Amino acid sequence: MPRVAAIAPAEPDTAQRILDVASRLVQTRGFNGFSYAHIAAELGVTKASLHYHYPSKAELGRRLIERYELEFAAALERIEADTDDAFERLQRYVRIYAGVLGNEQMCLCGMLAAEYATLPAPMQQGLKSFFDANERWLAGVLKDGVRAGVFHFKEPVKERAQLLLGALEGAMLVARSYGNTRRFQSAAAAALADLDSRA
Amino acid sequence: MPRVAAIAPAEPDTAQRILDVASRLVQTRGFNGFSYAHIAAELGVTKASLHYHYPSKAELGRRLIERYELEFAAALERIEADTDDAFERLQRYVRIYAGVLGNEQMCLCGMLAAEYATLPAPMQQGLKSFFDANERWLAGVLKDGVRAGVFHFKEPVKERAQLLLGALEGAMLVARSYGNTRRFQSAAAAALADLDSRA
DNA sequence: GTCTATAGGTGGATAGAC
DNA sequence: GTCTATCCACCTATAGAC
Repeated sequence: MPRVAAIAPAEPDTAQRILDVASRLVQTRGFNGFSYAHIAAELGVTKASLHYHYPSKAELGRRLIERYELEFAAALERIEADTDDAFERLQRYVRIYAGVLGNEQMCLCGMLAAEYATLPAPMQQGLKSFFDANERWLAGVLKDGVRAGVFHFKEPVKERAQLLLGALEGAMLVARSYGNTRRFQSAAAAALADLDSRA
Repeated sequence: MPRVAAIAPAEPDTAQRILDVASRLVQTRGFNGFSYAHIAAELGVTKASLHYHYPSKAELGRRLIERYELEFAAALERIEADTDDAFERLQRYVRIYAGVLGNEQMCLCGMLAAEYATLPAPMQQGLKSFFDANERWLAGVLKDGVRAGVFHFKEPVKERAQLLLGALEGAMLVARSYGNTRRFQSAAAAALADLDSRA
């Protein structure tokens, strides 16, 4: 018999399900807006059980960021595998954000950025690592687009990448307060249109 | 004798100083990241005393937003009084944000937008009122700029105003995590440059 | 791995003296 | 208006049985 679940993928283990619920709670209520009790109630286990998997809330938070960054990196690799077109890559990138917002959630790291001053140091580091990775990826796509002649802007690629990242995070932040995904969509579309050299 | 402080402006009264400290705490730590105990310690009074002025935290929060929106409106009126130039008005608008960020703070309402799901209804309403007012003001300036021929963009003025508002909030949010005001400045400058019809 | 039980602290909020 | 004293709910975290 195989040592891993054979046919149907097994239920995700407890440690994973804890992260799933915790992530959703952070992305809706913030790190200071949820507790072990919330997670426990939702999973039908006790708080003590959660501490077995994640001894402290700081550790749980660190693991949340870690996983989120890995998932994001995987999504970015899929985009690169799917299309070579720089503009299309950005559209796909925007769609990741739109998907999160569609679930009435905020980007995990955008949310945590608001609470930055209250976070333990490892989480603060993780945040910057996430933003750095996104900025690098965006800068790469922008650079390709400029070389291909589909993008045109004056400032350095790095600065445009920072503007784009911030604009998407901010558009999410505000749009979520209105429960209005289209508000995000139109802002994102306009931000991408600003890159177009045919303007 | 005058009924109000005559020469030197009197110390702001307790109710005001509470709002001052609370505002700074919210803008650094978030609404769920501070407590009456924090304010009390800083002002050298007891928690009970704070409850005399603001019976509940929900009421305190509501008043914070109310005051913030009024202060913002006053600042916008000053801008309009100082210059007729649309581009200069936007630069001044950006400077308001930069000033907040320079104190290592986030826009009060941008911060609260992250915690939106956990806020009492009156605060949620206040948030939208703030964003609406900013969007209207920006839309007005953009419209003037388009008419004067200094701005040029494809999408409706309202959408561009939303993009601009979100981009500034998001740029603040991210830049604060890096403790880097210049990061905000360059993003804001690029966002304004995108409006320039001489591009 | 999950439970019961509990520790030790902090949260927002109130009563009543001064 | 500000204080002391207190309430009770909730928080993170741990010990120890199963």
